Amino acid sequence: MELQLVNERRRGPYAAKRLSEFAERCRRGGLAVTPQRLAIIKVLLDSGDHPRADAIFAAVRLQHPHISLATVHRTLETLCDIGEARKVTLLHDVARYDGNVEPHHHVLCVRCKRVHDIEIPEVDKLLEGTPSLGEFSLLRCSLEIAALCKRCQLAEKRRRAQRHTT
Amino acid sequence: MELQLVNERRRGPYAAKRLSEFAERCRRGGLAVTPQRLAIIKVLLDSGDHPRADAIFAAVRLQHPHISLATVHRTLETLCDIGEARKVTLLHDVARYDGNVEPHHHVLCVRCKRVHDIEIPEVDKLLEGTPSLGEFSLLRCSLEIAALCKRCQLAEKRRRAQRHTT
DNA sequence: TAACTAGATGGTAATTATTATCACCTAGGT
DNA sequence: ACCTAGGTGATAATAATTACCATCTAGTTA
Repeated sequence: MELQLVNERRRGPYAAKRLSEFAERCRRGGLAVTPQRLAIIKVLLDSGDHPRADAIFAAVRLQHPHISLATVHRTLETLCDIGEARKVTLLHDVARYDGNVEPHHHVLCVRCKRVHDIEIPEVDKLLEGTPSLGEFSLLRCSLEIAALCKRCQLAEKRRRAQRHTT
Repeated sequence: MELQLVNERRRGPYAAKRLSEFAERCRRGGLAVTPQRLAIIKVLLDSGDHPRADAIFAAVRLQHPHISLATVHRTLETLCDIGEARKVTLLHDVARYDGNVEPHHHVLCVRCKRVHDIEIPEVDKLLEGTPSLGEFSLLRCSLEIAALCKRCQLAEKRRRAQRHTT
């Protein structure tokens, strides 16, 4: 089992490549390429620390003193929609609790956010023999599986059909 | 690779067992066994839906009309501290973004919440050949490894030493 | 069993992240 | 050089969580 921290040095070239393709990808996604969006993706690609919206806002402000915090929130959301960014967790909006304290994992519907427990014994064994990694002492782990539940799949289908008739 | 949803029927006996040990465990953790705490753990153990604090509040209110929402929040936090409950994700408090859209995973310090990317090729392969599970169509997955970073370990040690001298 | 006290609770105010709204602006097509 | 769908800025509104503090009580001690 190989666990290894992602090498920081690799980010430079990766960011450069992503940035060079960004305009093209925006257009493909039907999005305008605005200076604000460019500034935001640039800051995000340069960050290795999984920043929050307010940190990105602060960094972008240095170059674009007039940018609004709302724009930063909206843009980050948009970037996730077109696959140019991701959230560290999809369940960031409210605390959700689980009475089951046995090792287990979660499937969650990306739309309605329903969560279901799931067992994956292999993953539970993942940390065995790896007490630490770099500066981190590992404690436990939990896999978050993004999914679409049947109900939301149907709702989406219906919505799409609707759009075609009108 | 076995993936399987946790069977709902198993919850009954599990909840009963946990509840019967609850008072004992509270005392071991130095906590008073209050009617509010009992009511909250009971609701949580009976829930299969990973409830939010407000849902637990609503359910508990049916039996304890005077309980406060603040108590529910505090108690859930406390239950997590003594290991009687867990959060579905430790990163629920703010949205955190990641410019790296390649499949990868995250180690995070449970105290300072710093996050670092990590690669685990085995986990990336986990969903291959399992397009769906029960009512969920699986999309992607991400492992969250809870850890303690060196800085926070030291801070904790210092704090403990402090406590012994005073 | 009665009295004591550290810790728990209820009620509410404060804080903080995020979303909604809307008038104005601009990217990208014509 | 226009036109317009969509983007932005400013600010208000919403919602989750935490802070605060007076009051209460679980669990210990006499």
